[in-house]
Amino acid sequence: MQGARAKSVTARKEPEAELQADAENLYAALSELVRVYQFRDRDRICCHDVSVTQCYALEALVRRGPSGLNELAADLFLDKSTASRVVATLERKGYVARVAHSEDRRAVVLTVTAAGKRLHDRIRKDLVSEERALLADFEPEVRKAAPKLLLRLARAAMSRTGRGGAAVCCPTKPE
Amino acid sequence: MQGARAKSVTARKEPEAELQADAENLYAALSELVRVYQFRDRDRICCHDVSVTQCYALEALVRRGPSGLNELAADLFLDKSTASRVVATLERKGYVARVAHSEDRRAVVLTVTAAGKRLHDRIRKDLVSEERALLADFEPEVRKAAPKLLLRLARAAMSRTGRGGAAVCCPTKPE
DNA sequence: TCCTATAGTTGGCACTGACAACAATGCAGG
DNA sequence: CCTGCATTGTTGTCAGTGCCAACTATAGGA
Repeated sequence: MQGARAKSVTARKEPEAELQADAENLYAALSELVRVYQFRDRDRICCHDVSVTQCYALEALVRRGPSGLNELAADLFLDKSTASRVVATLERKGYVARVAHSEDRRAVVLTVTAAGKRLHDRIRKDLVSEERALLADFEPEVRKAAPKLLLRLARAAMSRTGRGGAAVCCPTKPE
Repeated sequence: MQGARAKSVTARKEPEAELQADAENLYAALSELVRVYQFRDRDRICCHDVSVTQCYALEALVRRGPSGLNELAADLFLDKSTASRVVATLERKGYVARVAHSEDRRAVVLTVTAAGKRLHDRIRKDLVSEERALLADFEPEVRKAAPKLLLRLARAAMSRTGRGGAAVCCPTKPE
């Protein structure tokens, strides 16, 4: 599966080298994309009274429905303390409500308020229309295929890095 | 461009509605992908002694060669003050050098040190091998096509949101 | 020379994100 | 019942991000 490098056959394209080249291209493209979108998000979300992280949290709560803090933190790949503070800010701004859990008195139940839902919808509409304008230049087949591919990449990455692999850090020794 | 919703013809698929659906799918997929990759980056870069932003800056300097601070800031879509501080940290850690510009005494020239280059290569190798493992499950055509598509999306987004469009904020009124 | 533009730095603020310590419960076992 | 351990969230602390605004120093033109 992973041997055969070194001398190499050189004549025909070796699948190994091909895969490596593809991986490098993918790396470059993904870096670019993520960086551009991070910026775009900062830019387009901030002016709606919430930060990017806050918006992610809001989106997650809308998507998930009422949730506990730990669930939310896991969904966002954040430490629970960070999640707690993000929620605190959203609560202060009136977009999320924290109510005590009826059975487990340790737990809280996070819900999106009406204002929160409105904000979420507004931001979503905004970003979707952005994509829409962008897609207008794309061929219909590509427009259809793009989301599938992106999701597949995201899923693959998630199952490797995310909860799946577990052991996360330092495949290469740090200095 | 944006009318015709409500009653709609229903019979044949209208291109407008199709485009809208595609845009929504793309939005969802991109959100997911960006979120997962942000997390993965936090996770895989942090253990190399630099933060994600610092790593982006290092990568940009390697890519660009010696640059001024404003150039770097623009490349990273950051305010120059932020860039200045990021560079300060990288300098403290010994990965970047700030030297005075020979002709313009206001300017600095940022260069990557040998240690910085080594760190960059190590991180890059790490992330590329991550992509590689991930790509192993993909069909060869998809592996080839993915980077092209991602880059195209990134470019499109950049030219709209980025320097191109300029006017950035609030297409929808804030609350 | 004086005025304006440009390159960077610094102060200040709010927020992010991680880790550690902690309070308040829940949930057994004895 | 009571003790010990696990779990849910919150808070303290620290480093870093990111923006705006103010500032210094220099460049460059009128």
